Amino acid sequence: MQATEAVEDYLKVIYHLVTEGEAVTTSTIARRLGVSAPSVSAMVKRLEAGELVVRRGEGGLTLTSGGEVQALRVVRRHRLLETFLAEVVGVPWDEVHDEAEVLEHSLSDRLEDRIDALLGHPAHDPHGDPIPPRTGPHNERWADPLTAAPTGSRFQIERVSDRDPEALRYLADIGLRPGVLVEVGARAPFGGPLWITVDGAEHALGSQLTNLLHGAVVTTGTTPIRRRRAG
Amino acid sequence: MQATEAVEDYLKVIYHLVTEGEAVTTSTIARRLGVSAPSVSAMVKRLEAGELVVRRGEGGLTLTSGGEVQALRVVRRHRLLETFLAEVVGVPWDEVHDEAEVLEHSLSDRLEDRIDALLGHPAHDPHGDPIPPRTGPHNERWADPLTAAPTGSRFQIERVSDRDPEALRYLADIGLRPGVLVEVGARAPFGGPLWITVDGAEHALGSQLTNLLHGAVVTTGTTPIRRRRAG
DNA sequence: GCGCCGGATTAGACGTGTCTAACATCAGTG
DNA sequence: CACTGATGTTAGACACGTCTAATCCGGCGC
Repeated sequence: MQATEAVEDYLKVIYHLVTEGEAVTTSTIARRLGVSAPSVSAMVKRLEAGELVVRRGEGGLTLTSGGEVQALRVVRRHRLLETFLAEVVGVPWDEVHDEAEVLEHSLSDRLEDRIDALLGHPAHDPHGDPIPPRTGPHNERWADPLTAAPTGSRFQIERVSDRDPEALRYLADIGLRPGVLVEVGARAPFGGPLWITVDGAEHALGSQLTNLLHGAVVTTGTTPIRRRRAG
Repeated sequence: MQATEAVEDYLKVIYHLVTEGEAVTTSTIARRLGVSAPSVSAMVKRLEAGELVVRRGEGGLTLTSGGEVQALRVVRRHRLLETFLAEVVGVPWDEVHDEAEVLEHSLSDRLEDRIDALLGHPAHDPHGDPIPPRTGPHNERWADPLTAAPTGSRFQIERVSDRDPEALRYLADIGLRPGVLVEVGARAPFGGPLWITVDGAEHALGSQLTNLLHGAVVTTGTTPIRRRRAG
């Protein structure tokens, strides 16, 4: 099956839904891609014919191994481009996602490899998302959300979801980036904000923001671990 | 009119044909783009409806001012990308054209400006082709072909056509790049090769190669002028 | 049980961009 | 003058990707 831009976009969205544990249905795909439900129906039929996805009762769709390979290729190009744009071109944190979104479809294998080498084969993009290897297994693990951290604990941020540029700008402003350590304070009741301390400053984060932050509770005394590049 | 990739490609080819002094006809466009003549007929009809080209008896088509603006935007992105890929990413001379060819359609204005600034607003791409400004007038002057230089003269190369990667590799190997000075030797008769001396070494160039080289005869005694960036 | 509601699909249409086959036109040449 | 060859157009088809409108279906409230 021909890997057009649309096909790549669908596979990528399906991959993300799967790894985020969301239902992979016509409506969730349509919502993510901003297209109508019938468009998704039609495309899914094509993807099934091309043996890139299969129906798996209830939960909805799954990628075949062939489909996953293609999805990972797109995810890899996207995250490599984000890293490249941020580190080499100096594109701000909150802009790299949108730029990579369009460039990812036009990146040749040759240029992909060159950028990968230039960056020293990075393992994570600027938001902390792992960059799949060109071939071989990939572990797309989502760390725990900040909301799961108990009051009084220390929490190290690993990933910051990259979808909302405005939120990203705010988070960057107050110093919330991958690798940063925060102290988890009180949680206001009835869906109220979560108080955290970062860099000695206190902030109240609404659920719209806390949902974007993933990481792990740090057992006391450990020095913050800075993320490093892969070998 | 919607500036799709296809539309951008057609406008770019028409622009190049015009500036190279070639006829802008259905068949020349078809040949350049590698599509059939009826495809060109159909697209030209759409471009006319969108007021991007007009028919101008005999010579064929011309770009309207609106069409030229769009064409120059594509040419600018292409040449900026070539420069960026060569200087920043380290892509070899003969590969930048093909890579830029696909990326040029996905480069946002924002990223274009950022790359332009990062490069210091370059005036020429690695092949010596002038980079159009984002707005305002642009002079796409083609210097004289090497074939026009008289035997015994010294010729400074300004532009090397970028279309043939194999030829580019060979030319780079023997040191023929923009800015380089060559001595024009004897011309073998009946379409035979042209002898030139560059870096003290003599080479016989067939017409396939001499057609790619453009520049100017240098009046004696002048030191070679290195191309520099614009202000 | 009936009706409603949300999700999914089918039906039908459209725009884009391409193709091949057939036809038209025009220049030159025997 | 009629044939040939190049060039260009029209006609008709197809693939892709999208849309809206209509239908279908399964669960739930009354």
